[in-house]
Parts: sequence; C-alpha cells; structure tokens
Amino acid sequence: MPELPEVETVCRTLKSQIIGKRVESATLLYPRVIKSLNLSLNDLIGHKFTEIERIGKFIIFHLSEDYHMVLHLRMEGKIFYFEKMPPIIKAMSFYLSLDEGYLVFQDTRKFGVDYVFKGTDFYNEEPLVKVGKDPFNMDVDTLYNLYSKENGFLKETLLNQTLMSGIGNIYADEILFASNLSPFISPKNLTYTDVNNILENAKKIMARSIELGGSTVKTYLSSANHAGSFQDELKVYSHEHEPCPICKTRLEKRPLGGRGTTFCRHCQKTGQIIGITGLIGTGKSTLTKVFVSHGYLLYDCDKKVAELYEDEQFIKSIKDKFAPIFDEEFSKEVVLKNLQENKIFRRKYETFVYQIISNDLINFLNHHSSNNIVVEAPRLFEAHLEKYMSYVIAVVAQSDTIYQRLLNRGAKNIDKLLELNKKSQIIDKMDKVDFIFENDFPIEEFSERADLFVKKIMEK
DNA sequence: AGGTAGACCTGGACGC
DNA sequence: TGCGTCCAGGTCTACC
Repeated sequence: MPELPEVETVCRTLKSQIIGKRVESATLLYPRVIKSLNLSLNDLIGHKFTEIERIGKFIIFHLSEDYHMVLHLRMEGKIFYFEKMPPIIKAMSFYLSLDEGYLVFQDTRKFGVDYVFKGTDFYNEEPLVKVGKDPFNMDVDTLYNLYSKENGFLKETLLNQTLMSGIGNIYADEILFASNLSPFISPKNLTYTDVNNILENAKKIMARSIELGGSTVKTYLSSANHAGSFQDELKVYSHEHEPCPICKTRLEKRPLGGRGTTFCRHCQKTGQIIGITGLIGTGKSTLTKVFVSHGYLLYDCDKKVAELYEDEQFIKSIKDKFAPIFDEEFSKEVVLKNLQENKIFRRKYETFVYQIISNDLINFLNHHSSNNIVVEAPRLFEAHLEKYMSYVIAVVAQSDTIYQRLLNRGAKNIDKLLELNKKSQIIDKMDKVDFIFENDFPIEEFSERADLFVKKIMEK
C-alpha cells in the first residue's frame, strides 16, 4: 500500500494501537526481511513502543531504552495490529507478540525491508541517511535547486527519494497532471513556478489523501485493514483510456523508467501518437507519408526489424535464445524456414522480436514526447503496440484493389503476400481501431482525400 | 558517468 | 485447464 499518505495512515492507526505495549517475543519467518547487520527482532524483546514516526516512506518504531525498528513496506508490505492472532495469515514475514496483542508484518512479494537499531546514530546510516525531506517539510528554493540539476525525465525526478521523499508512482502521475507538466520533459527545463506548482500540488494532493486514509488500489481483505478511499479521487492513475476529467481527451499510458505512466497529452502538453496499420498493399506507407508531410516524426516498425538483422547484438541473443536451431549458422533464410515450419519457434521468436520493437518504440516516444509521431506498424496488434497510441488508424482496401496494387508495384510473391494478409489479426481487431481510412479510390484522388483525413485527425 | 535492463518476489488477469 | 506473458503502489545493482 505504500506511498506517503498510505504510510502515514498506517503510522496513525498503529499509534493508537501499540504505543505503551511491550514486546514479549519475536518470530521471524522470512529472515531476509532483516537488513540490519548487528541487531535483529529478538533484541526488541522486553522493550515498550514509545513513539511511531514516518520519514519518507519509512516507518520508525521507537522503543524504550533507545531501540528502534525501521520498516519499509515496499510494494505489498502490510503491518497490522491484531488483538488475537488470526488462524491463518498468508505470506507473513515476521510477527511480534506483545503483552497485549500482536504486531504482524505481511508481505506477499517479500520486497519489504526491516532494520533494528540501538542508539540514535541510525538517522545518519543506511537507509535513512539518503532520504530527502518530504513535501510537507520542503521549501521551493531548495527543491528548485535540487530538481533543476537533474538529468533524465521529470517523473523519475519526482520518484527520486533522495531529493524529495514520499512520492511514488500514483502520486507522481497525479501531481504532474495537476501541475500541467509532462512526465517526459527534462527537469532542467522547469521554471521556478513549475517547481512551486509541483510542491504545492504534492502537499495538497497528499494532505487530501491522508484525510481519506490513503488510496487502496488493490482490494485486499483484513479486519485490521483500514481501506482508504482516495482512489476515488484519483484523476489519472488507473484511468488510462478514459476521458481526461478536465478536457475529455483520452488519457494515455506507457512505461517510463519501467513504471506505468498515465497522462493527458492535451493538459500535459505532449505530442499525439498515431498508429497506422493495415494489410499488405492497402497503402499504409502512402498515408504515413502524408502525416510526415504535416510534421509528424516517423517510427517505421518494418525498418526497425530490418535493422535488427544487421545488429550483432540481436543476432547473438537470437543464437543464444534458440541455441539448437542456429547451431550451424544464422541467416534470414534459416529464420524464415523455421518460422514457417515450427509453430513453437514462431511464437517464441515473434514474442521476442515484438518485445524488442515495443521497447524501442517506447524509448523513441519518451524521448520525442513533445512531437506528434506516426508509427507505421503492419503488425501493430500482434506486437501489442495499440495501447501506446493516441489513435489507431486502419488502412483498408478491397481485395482486388490490393491485388492490382501489388501487381503495379512489381511484387514478386503475390500469393505469399496475400497468404500473410490472411494471417493478420486486423480483421478481428477492427473494434479497437479508432479511424478507418478506406483506400480504394484512384491515385489522383488520394492526395486531397488523405490531406483532409490527416487534418481532421490533427485536430483531435 | 549516465542511462537503462535486470534483480528481488508473488499473484492476478488475459489471451491462445 | 493449462501455459505463456504482462502487470503491479519500490528500490538497488550491474552492466554497456
């Protein structure tokens, strides 16, 4: 559950439950949760909880005689107080038996970390020494100085706990949306006003979330679980593909630094991403060129695949991954032969290549985020690229038009190409297409029609 | 030196 | 039904 508001809620709840209670015994079921070198849970036995403090996303349990337990919940950690121990608790990492009740740390993914310290030096040691001030204790001047020196993407900067702590993936998206800032810009370009907006919105959003007991994104059950309700007030996070609450533009989502990032391209001033797909011979490239002539940057999936076959790294990883097949030599021909004959190979190979293309595309989109971009992708749906598009356009044509076009192009294996067309998923995915460009008219009419079509899309 | 996969883990959803 | 694949509120490391 853990970003600042959720951790704060946990602290507040536990304060009323365990302050003054004494640790009678400790049971450690997942030893790797303990990261401190010298002390462990047993050292807490006999000591009373005196105070609970939050630093960033860390929970600090202060106990008598200067003992301290520092806990980070990471992704799924939950810490509960029970008066009576429930018969079954899944994924329990440890629990402390108190003179009255139990303190239980439950952590499905086992990412959580826990430290035990004696004395007060621990504030200047790992892990707390690196934690920056949280938004409630930060001032704009300091934040501006810190942020404007950073490289990379703005959202990564918000997530950097050493600069300012407490912001996680949900609130980063919410804060950037509220501040009308793109997650993809460089923090170096921020104005003082931008940083002020970030800080003010961070405080406002988190204060409101704390008021509501935090966000509960996954529903999980426990009598001790205080489900928060701020998720009902989230504007962008978890609302991808829904209309923006301000301008009604469809919200988009794509990975940034490995984290899902949801944003409104209109309110947050990022470019429009157009995906163009369609069967062979429908005229995708011709339409794509019209977008390019209107200033769109081009990402060409076929070209990228062609480049892969020239790439030493790619060939090496293919050889490693499919070792027996390429024992002798690697060539496009052997690949093609196996693609046709070996179904399992085809599936694995395609998944692998699509993954590379997908990652490369995301990288391209993130680094050119202020531009409009047109993505030409014959296998858009097979590679699952549609989810990154502002809009998907399918170019369609009658089969005799396609045949005629292929003839005119001087294509060699028309039968094979038509066979490939039959395997395409486009037909089944037409409900996921936003616009259809019917391309059966003669070449002399194309220009005008395409121009009109593109201009219409640009206004969306 | 900076930027980016991969690691740490498990479980749920979804598509074939 | 099972299997592969992706995704999840966090952070550190080990590479090019």
